[in-house]
Amino acid sequence: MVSPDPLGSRKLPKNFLTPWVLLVLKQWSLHGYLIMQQLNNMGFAEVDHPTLYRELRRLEKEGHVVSEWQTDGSGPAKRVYSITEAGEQMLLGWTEVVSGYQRMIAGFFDMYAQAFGMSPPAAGPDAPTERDSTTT
Amino acid sequence: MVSPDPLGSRKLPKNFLTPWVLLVLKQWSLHGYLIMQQLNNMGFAEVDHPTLYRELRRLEKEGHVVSEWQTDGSGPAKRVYSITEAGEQMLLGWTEVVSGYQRMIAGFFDMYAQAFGMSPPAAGPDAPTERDSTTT
DNA sequence: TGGCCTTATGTGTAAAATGTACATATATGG
DNA sequence: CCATATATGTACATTTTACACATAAGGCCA
Repeated sequence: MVSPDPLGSRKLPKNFLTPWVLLVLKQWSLHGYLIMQQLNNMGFAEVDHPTLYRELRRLEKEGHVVSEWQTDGSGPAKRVYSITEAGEQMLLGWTEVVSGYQRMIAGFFDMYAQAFGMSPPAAGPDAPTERDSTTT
Repeated sequence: MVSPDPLGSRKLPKNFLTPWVLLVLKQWSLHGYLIMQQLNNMGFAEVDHPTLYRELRRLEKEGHVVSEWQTDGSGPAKRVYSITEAGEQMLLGWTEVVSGYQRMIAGFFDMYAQAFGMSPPAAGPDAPTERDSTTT
């Protein structure tokens, strides 16, 4: 059994939110509170709202999204965000980056399978010291 | 055509290095310079060495790796790192986390396929505003 | 009406992580 | 002797995040 939290609160990578936010806004125009709920549905368990709201304002400052206040509904006023042309271009760029993450993760699991039971690969670095060497 | 760098130098997520470092050290005992080369082989194109060396010293401070100086070879002295039992436990925990990343990325591409050409999903947030509404 | 909860958006500030520039030392080759 | 590759490190500024706190509207209920 793995101990409950072996990572010491260093879990979520950073700069990981932006492509998901852009993708959500590619599909719907939403305000921050609903964006956060949607992100939770997509696996972001603990997005704290200041981080999300600041990210949204940064994206707007960069011109990748725009917002307008929606006051007609019930409850407090909502700032509804929509993606811009520039934001859709950015989403395309991020998609390539996320694809790179995907390849890196696939490589991780390939190496993981090798490390746990299979022979070391021939294409390792220059003559690395094998850890399971029996020549003590 | 996507512009050369639409992301504005905000590409690599943070906290992304640790599981790869642990996995490399699970397989070989290496010094930092070779670890960096191995990471480059695995798709980490731009790991700068201060970040890696700091990460290694942090892991050692945490007890997840140990190091010893190797002075017998040629060239400058090398600090060779090896993973510890605690480090292998941490690697197991990180593996679950990376698996979570993998799921999130798979969800990203699922949604990406939906956003680019297919109907919006029924399981979206509470009555979101559709972006392609024709009721202008 | 007064209090409490949910929704909804924000600020302030400290901590964490990274990137750039700089510094140091060994060996090899010209 | 100087340049280069190897190898490790420090110093500092920037970026990014996390935590605590603040504000406001509306619904519910006693």
